[in-house]
Formats: sequence, structure tokens, C-alpha cells
Amino acid sequence: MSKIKSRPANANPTRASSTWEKLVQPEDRNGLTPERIVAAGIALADQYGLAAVSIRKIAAQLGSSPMALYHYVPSKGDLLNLILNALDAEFKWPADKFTDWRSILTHFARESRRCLKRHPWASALRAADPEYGPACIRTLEVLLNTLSEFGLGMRTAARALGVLFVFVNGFVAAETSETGIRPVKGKRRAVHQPRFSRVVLATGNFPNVSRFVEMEAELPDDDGFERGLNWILDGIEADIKTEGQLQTVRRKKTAGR
Amino acid sequence: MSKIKSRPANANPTRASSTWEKLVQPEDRNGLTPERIVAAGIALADQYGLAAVSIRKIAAQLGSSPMALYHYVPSKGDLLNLILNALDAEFKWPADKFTDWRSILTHFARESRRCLKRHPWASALRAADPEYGPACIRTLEVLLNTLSEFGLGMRTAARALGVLFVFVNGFVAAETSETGIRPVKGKRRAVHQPRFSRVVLATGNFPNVSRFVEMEAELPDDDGFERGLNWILDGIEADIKTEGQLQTVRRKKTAGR
DNA sequence: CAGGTTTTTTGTACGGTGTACGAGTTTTTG
DNA sequence: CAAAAACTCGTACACCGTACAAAAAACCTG
Repeated sequence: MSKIKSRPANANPTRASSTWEKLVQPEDRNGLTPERIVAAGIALADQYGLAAVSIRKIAAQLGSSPMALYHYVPSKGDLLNLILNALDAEFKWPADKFTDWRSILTHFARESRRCLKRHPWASALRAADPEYGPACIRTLEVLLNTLSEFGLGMRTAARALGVLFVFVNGFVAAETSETGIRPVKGKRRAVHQPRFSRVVLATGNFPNVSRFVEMEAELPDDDGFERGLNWILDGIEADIKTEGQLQTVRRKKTAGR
Repeated sequence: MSKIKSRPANANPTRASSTWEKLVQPEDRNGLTPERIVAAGIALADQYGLAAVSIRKIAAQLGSSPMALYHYVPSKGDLLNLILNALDAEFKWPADKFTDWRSILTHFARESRRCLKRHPWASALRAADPEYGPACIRTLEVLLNTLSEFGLGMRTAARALGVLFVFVNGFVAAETSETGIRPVKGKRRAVHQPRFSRVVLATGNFPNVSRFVEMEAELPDDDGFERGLNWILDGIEADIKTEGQLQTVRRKKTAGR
């Protein structure tokens, strides 16, 4: 027996064909909406892990039938994409304008990490379901635009963003890998390297790896992130300097903003 | 004779454990073995994708009952770890000795990429199931050992390997992302960035991203990889040069640990 | 060989998943 | 008010991992 209050259905929901066409819609109804479904999925993942997110459980939490969700979300895969997009939508730009390409890339990396770290399952979701929606595309558009204003060619910008993207994702994935074992209160989990088999390490045949694992558990994550980030930025900078002249010459009409 | 599972028959789920104890065993029987199960899983993944790997299908392919596999593999999760380990075991070292830390890191990155690219699902598996077995640990042991011979401190080595590891994984993940949708025959898939919603891009509101996507589809993967790799190595090198002396001095202070 | 012990295999069953389909219900519209 | 559109739901199917206990096979002793 459902009986979920009165559910007036007036406005056009997002067309089922395309998940991204109309994400936001008037909220003058208290029934099912894509936003509510996404929010329920996020809550479920926060509480029980990403694997616990299922159509049935979300429906139960929303007090409706599983199949009802399929009028707002085409499939579970698309639902995961919507969740990912909701996370990407939390990306914030600072009030001040950037003064050089390095500062904007630094902000991008840090802010991406911050968004991903808000939920421990976020990086896993990114690794598993790579269809990026409007939020991510919007951020990337601003990024590319600003970078071109600072004289970076599209090629360089694309490669730099690719490396940074991969670095941030992987780093946060290592940072937030839970692996079931509860983290010791005082210490954090190892950085960079997810985990290694304790059985193998216990053989004593790999002293370097053992020290490696022990030590990484104590390294502060933020330091490692900033250091890795600076490595990459330094590398990019060196590369730009060597062939920078060619890039600036090619610059043509670039829309403002 | 053939005793794969040497654990006591305890129904208690003692967390992982015996999976790595004895990976290799005599092949004097033509029945089930962990190797055959792993091989069947790999074949299945190659043909139908990683999602198609299931206990039931592997058993069917081996002509046995699903439950029979559980005497050689504790669970599906452990089976995936074994598959990952089998991929890691393909890592090869060159005959010649390395002369500096940069060359060995370069080899590590290239060879890791090669191993991952042998199967399009390998990087996804790495991102999803991060318990590394003896093959990976063995490689890491050699790596750390050699790096220390070249004067790199454990901290620097750990961070460098972490960044490289993440870079290679992420890069190959982007390289091999299939996403099921039609593979353009003439051109390769985009590098670095998995994919973006075509519906969103079709709005025309994101010209930079559109150009970004188009252009990346034409960039050769190898160039991007080598360039990103060199960026990272350059960054590491610059970092080492600035505080290289400190590392060696501090070494005596924290000898044990 | 017989008999017992251990190892390996299997059938059944439980609880979970995504979702196709069609029937039922509600709301909006003509 | 009737028709149409929008929405919900129950059922069903084909999978999944795997717990459990019985059955079968292999091995080891006497």
C-alpha cells in the first residue's frame, strides 16, 4: 500500500530520453523528482556505501515503488551519472579573478579534491561510471576559456588538465579507500597506494615494501597532494617555457569572459 | 598431494588471508586449479567485458558446478584479486641494469602501462578492487630497492611512485574506456577524459569543451603519455635538486623506523 | 582388497539485483 | 464529463554471490 500523500503531477518532468536535458525543474510538487531520487541515492551511499545504492532501496526510502523511479531516471547507470553530476555541481570558483594559469590549475586541483572528499565513495564512482554531465562540462568550459586567455594553447591545456584530472582522482581514491578496516583513530590510512596483502608482507621477504607501507600511513595527505600537484605544475611550466613562444603567436580571436 | 587450500575448515570469514599463500601449484591434475579459474575469468572478461565475469559463467566454461570453484578461490572478490595479480605478474624487467632513478621510473611507468593495456578492463579492475598481491609487491620491492641505491630517500620514492602509479592507471583508464557506444573506426577515442555527454555538448553552449573533445580524439596516446610522464619526472627532479642535500643528511637521524 | 577418512563436487535454496511489461490509478486537458 | 496524458505499481524474468548439507570421488591405511 503506497499512499504517499497526494501527489499532484503538473509540470513536465525531464524527458526520459536524455538524462541531461533538464536537470532542474520547478519544485512545486512534493512527489518524486530526479533531485529527490539523487539525494536519496547519495544519502544511501553515505550511510551504507556505494554498493548499497539500488533502485529498490532508494524507492523504499522514498516510500514508493521501485518501478516508479523509472519515470524520472532512465536506468541505474544514468542515476549514477546524475549523482556524479550533483557532486560536480559543488565545484566553486573564487570571487577574485585569476592572474596566471598556474593559480587556476591549482584551484582546480584543490577544489576537485575537496568535492571528491565530501563523500568517500565519490572517486570510486568517477572511476566506474565515466559519463560527465553539465556540471563538469561547465567547469571545464570556464577552465579552458581562462587558460586560453593566459596564452595556453588547446593542446597544452588539454594535456595538462588530463594529467591533473587523473592525478586528483587517483590521489583521492587512495586517500578515501576504506577497504573495510576501520582506520586507527590517531593515524590516517596510507596515501597513494591503496593496500597490499598483509599475508604477503608478513613473509618478511619484502622489507622495503613493508617500510614503504608503514611510512606512508604517517605521511600527511595534504602535504603529499600539494607536493604531487607542484611536481606536475613545475613539469608543465618547464615544458611551456621551452616552446612557449610558438603558442602565444598562434593565439587568435578568443572570446572574452 | 594437491593441496591448494591449506586452511582449516573454519567457516569463520577470517578476512582475506589464504588467497596469496600458494598461487602456483603442480599441474599434475587436469581438474580445477586456481590458475585455470583465473584464466577462465580473464578469457571471459576479454570476450564479454569485466561485468560478465561471474562465478557461474566461469564454472560453465570450465564444465563444473559453480560451487566447486569455492574450494580454490575464497570468494569472487579474491578471484578478482587473483586476476589482477596475474596481470601484474607480466611486468618485466630489462636485462640491463639501470643507471639512474629517472630511467627506472620511466621503465616502471611504460611497463605498467603495457601490462594494463593488454586487457581493456585491467585499469577498471585496478580502480575497483585494490588489494595488491605478490606480483605487484615483488615489483615494488625491486623498485624501492633500486631507487634507494640511487640515493632517493624513502619519502621521496614513496611519493614519486604514488604519483606515477596514479598517473599510469588513470591514463590507461582513459585510453581504454570503451563505454560500449560505437567505436569510431578511423579515429581513436579521446585521451585523458573518458567522455562527455553529447546531449550537453550539442547545445552549443560549450565551444571550448567541444573543441577540447574533438582535438583529443586526434592526439596520439603515446605522445600524451610520454609528455605527462616527463612532466612528472621533471617535477620530481626539480624537487630533488632543491632539497636533495637535506635528504641525505636526515638519513642518519631516522635510520630505523 | 575392504573400510574409513579426507578431499572435492554438486543440488538446492535464500536473498539480492536491474528492469520489461501491462494493468491500474491519478491528474490534466479538451 | 470524457478522453488523454502522466504517473504508479505488482508481477515476472534472468541474473548474481554464496551458505549449507548431502553426495561423490580420491586417498590412505590395514
